[in-house]
Amino acid sequence: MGTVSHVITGAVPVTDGLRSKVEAAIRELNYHPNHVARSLKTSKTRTLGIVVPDMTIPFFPQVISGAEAAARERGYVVIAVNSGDDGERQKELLSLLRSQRVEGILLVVASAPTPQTQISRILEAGIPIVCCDRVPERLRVDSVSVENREAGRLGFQHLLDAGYRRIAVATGPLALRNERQRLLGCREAADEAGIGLEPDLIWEGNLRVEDVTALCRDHLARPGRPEAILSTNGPTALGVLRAFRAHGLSTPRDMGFATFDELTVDEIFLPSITTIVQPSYEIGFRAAELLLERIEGGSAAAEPMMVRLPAVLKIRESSRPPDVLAASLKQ
Amino acid sequence: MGTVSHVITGAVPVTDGLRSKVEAAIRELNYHPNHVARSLKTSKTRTLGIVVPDMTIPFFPQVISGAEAAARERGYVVIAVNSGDDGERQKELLSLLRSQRVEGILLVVASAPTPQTQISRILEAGIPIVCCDRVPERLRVDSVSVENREAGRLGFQHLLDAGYRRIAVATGPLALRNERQRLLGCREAADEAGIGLEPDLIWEGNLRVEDVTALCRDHLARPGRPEAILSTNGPTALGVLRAFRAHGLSTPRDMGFATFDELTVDEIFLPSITTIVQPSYEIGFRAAELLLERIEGGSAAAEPMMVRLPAVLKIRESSRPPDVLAASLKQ
DNA sequence: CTGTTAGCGCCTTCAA
DNA sequence: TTGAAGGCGCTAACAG
Repeated sequence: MGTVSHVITGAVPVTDGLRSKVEAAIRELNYHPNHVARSLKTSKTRTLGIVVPDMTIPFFPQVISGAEAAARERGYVVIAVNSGDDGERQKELLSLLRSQRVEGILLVVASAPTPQTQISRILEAGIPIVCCDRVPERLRVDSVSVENREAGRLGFQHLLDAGYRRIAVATGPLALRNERQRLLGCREAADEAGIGLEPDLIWEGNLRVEDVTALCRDHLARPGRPEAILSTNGPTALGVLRAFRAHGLSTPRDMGFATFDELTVDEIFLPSITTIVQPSYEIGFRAAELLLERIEGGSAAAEPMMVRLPAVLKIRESSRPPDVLAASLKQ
Repeated sequence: MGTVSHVITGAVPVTDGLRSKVEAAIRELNYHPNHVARSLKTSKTRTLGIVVPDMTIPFFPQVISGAEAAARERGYVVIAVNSGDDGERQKELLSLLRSQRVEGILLVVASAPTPQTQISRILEAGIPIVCCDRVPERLRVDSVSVENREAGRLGFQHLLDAGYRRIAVATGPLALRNERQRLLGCREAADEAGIGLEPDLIWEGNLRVEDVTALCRDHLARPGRPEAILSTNGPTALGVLRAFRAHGLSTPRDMGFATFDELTVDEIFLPSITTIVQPSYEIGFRAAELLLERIEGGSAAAEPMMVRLPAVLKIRESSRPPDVLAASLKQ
């Protein structure tokens, strides 16, 4: 009966009497409209896909939550999947999402370089993509991320201002543009301060806490320890802190420290940790909004939007100026 | 052409020549089979839904990851959604998932009591549900969770063994059976030790870190501070630790401490925190396996399965025996 | 082994 | 304002 459809979609007026009769029947029969059939007919699934490398890294659930909120406002659902930061798996998932007929995709690319065609083919098929957080190189695609270079500079400058001079940067894989940009910001700040950034103060790791721990233990065992360390992401921060622990070092007593990304416990950590906070929720929110605009506005055209949000520096104890520290120790 | 279908599904044999021709065409046209149409025809979506209260609580992404892994092994996808721990929203989401024709649902119920009918109606409609982590009362439904009472007892007993006597339990909302069970375990251990668990040592909070912080600050400001605190979940632990900080207390120097759930930083936290670790990934994995069994085995019948996994105690510094501590201070 | 065909449940004309 | 009918893309059953 077409009338039922009219009642449900509300697109065509129906008499009150009939409507309430239909509604009663719906409750009675415990009826749930079949979105599958509807989608087949309308070719609208009102579903967005989001692919993230690893949902157990706290940054990503926040992005997802933001995207979910924006999607919900417009009646869309988000389906979240993990690529495990693996290029092959990512390819499968994108294909899967296409098959599921999601109307748009939020993508945090895997660390392994994503072939351009993988993304551009989807775009050509008319499915909009917005890249979040990690923006692939040399590809005209909408993106939302933090202002990475500025954020790197902000963090490094803060350590400089606190009085540290020999500052190491513990970074994630430099295959990621994000990480390179952050490092670039650090370098700029270092150059401006006239101290430069020596190669042996750039500690490049991956995103596995264990590996980073080992890496930093090595570095810390060598002569010429830095006075402070800036970590450019959350997992790396955990690695650095574990390495501190392994060496019996504590921050800021023995070494200054600051990091990108909240560790969920920064405030209670003793001493609390200075953090460059990315607006993760908002990245997801804005990205989904942009995606929905592309979907509903049908504006696949135009220039790609490149939204860049500022990071915020939360100064806590781990970056306390070393001289202040020394003074307070003397007391 | 039906033959294309044969090639894709592999259900009907096709000559090699034809097959490769079809495959070539698929690549050529950048063709992606429409799962929506397939689902409509077969009434199989190969999709599971999972509803969690809040994906930004680290416990849940781990459960989701486990479920995803199990699902993937059998060619299913998981779509994850947040209820915000809100009963109304949960109802909407369940309805949504039904409309999406997921083949089964993993559910972590919201704190507000979930009406039995909400769940039983779905079951009656032939859509299996497995409850994870939080098991609703008085409802015959499959469930996978940790052995809560045992885990509570384990933690409390550990603090007793360490030599603490006056031990407070900081719990989540006792409306959750989980929390009651954990508390019950604590009480049993306390009773066996002949000290009982006084009402003023039961600090019932909610799952919002800020609120718990305030609650614990209050309690800690009163006379008769406990010698140790056991927290029964992750967010609560953060609240307790913040309250410690607010009072300038440190653990275990001033007070012993142990908690359910890893805080992602337990090992690096100084001092490191004794934790009752739930097998979160495995909870998700086992739950999805069970769900898939129900789906594929069609065994909606039979008794509900109640899988209970053991928690593991990771003893770290925050629960160091007070006398050992005192001794080491004297040195 | 291959090609044809009839729906899956819904929404959208279109005619009544 | 209401009801009837066609077809979305696919698969399963069947005929060739």
